[in-house]
Amino acid sequence: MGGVRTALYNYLYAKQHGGDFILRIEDTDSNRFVPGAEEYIIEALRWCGIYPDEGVDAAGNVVCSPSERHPHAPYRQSQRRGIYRQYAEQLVDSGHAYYAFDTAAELEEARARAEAQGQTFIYNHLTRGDLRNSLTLPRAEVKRLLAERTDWTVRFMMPEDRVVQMDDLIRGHIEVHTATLDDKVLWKRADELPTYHLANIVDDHLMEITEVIRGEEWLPSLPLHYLLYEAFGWQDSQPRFAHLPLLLKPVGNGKLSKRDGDKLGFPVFPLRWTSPTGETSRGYREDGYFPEAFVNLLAMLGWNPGTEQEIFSLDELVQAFSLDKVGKSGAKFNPDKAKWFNREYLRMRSDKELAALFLPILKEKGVEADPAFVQDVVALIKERATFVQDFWDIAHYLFVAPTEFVQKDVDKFGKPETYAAALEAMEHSTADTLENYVREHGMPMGKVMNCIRLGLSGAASGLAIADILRFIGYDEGLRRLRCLGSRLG
RNA sequence: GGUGGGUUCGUAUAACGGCUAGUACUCAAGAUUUUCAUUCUUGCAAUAGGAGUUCGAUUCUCCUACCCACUACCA
Repeated sequence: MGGVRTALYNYLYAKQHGGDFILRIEDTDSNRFVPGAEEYIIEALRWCGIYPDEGVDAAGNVVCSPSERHPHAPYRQSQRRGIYRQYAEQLVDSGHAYYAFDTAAELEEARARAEAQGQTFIYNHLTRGDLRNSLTLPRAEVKRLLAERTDWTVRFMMPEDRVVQMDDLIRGHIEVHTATLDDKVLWKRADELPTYHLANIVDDHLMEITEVIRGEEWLPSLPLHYLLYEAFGWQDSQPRFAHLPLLLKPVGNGKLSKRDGDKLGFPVFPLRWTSPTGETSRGYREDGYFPEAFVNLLAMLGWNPGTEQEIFSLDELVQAFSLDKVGKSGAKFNPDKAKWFNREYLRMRSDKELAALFLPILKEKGVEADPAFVQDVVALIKERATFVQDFWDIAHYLFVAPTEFVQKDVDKFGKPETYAAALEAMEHSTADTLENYVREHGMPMGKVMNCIRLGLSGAASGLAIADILRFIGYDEGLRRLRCLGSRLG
């Protein structure tokens, strides 16, 4: 959900300003590659109606060769490997970065040592002079290690004493002192890939990105990114940044996680997701949400139009969206409100559309129904439903006779004298005269009618009896009531 | 621990430094409905705490508290 919202805000911003929305796959961590994840992202965006202008075409294919429509291809960072090394080396040459030869084990040891003394190990201006890197080793040794070993990295040389002045489109001016920052790894020889920081800056520059709208978790690395633009001499074309508030779990504190969804009964994925280990997580699509409702509720999580309008189409969102109406604090997700959005969208759908969606469900239940009949049913029940899937629960007895009767209702309305009155009323009336008959013969209206409803639908609560009879026919109604009678003995 | 960010009803949010702090969801009550749901009406409910600036602070400044993120050869 969080990822989709970020993509949505980027899309809205881009479209509003006549820009392009580019989908770039940031897969620079070979250890964390998840098969199917990329296809999933593309499909999820497509379901939401978000089509990238670049990166992938409308069919979801990732374009790998530069073309007029995809001038910045390829769009997978794993396929841009060759691009990054020169930029990393450029930073070393200009004195903004250095080669580091410390092994993972050595660094771990350093961390453990520091922790034993109640301190935190940080690779920075205080420690880099004591570690194995191109700043401390003789030039010849560096040359040898570079050639012989395959596990070195390029680290950014964080300035010791500077205050980085930054501006965020949502949060305003921010200042950070560089002494509190560390020498981040920019490039890894082991897999010939950059880390996010380098890849992001280089690609945003190459792809002519003008605005970066991302999650708040990136705010702490914004100083590094500013410094990288500066080191490359790209300050003039540096994009503007906006850091979005996080999506929080509905109860308690902390980020929204899929665990919360499972526990509280709502999806946290746009589409059903099956992880490589076989775990599946439910999705909004499969739960029956309309994509328009999903997009709408996501848009309202952290942003507001400044008016009291709550229902927005994607096009309306493009018009109305504004970064300065995006809030600064984390937004707790409210599952009830999510359902409300879907209810609103369900009501906006025409009876014909809803009938078309209900028909396959009926078929699954073994019911072959006339589309016109189904459409009439939908017209009657749509106000009672949140999802199309609810239709069957609400109106199954308009299609098939009940086989079960709610025991609690049978106890309450299935007494012999009540049933006798109900049967008499049905036998001596028509759909139009039933109510009058009950009244004129002094029968207890509530009891008798509920007994009839119990016979017709299997429960004492539900649709109006007149409506049920209109759909199933009076004779069928009488038959069902007698069927209930035989059950009662 | 350090750095950064944040804090208005339970939740999402509104309010040029100025009406009785508004709206939606949830919840409760009532009306309608022979039942349930819908619908309508009404109601409950908030500026984290403390200083300061000001005629006046939800709004600006500082302090405290709490929450979150980051602190990886992850993004």
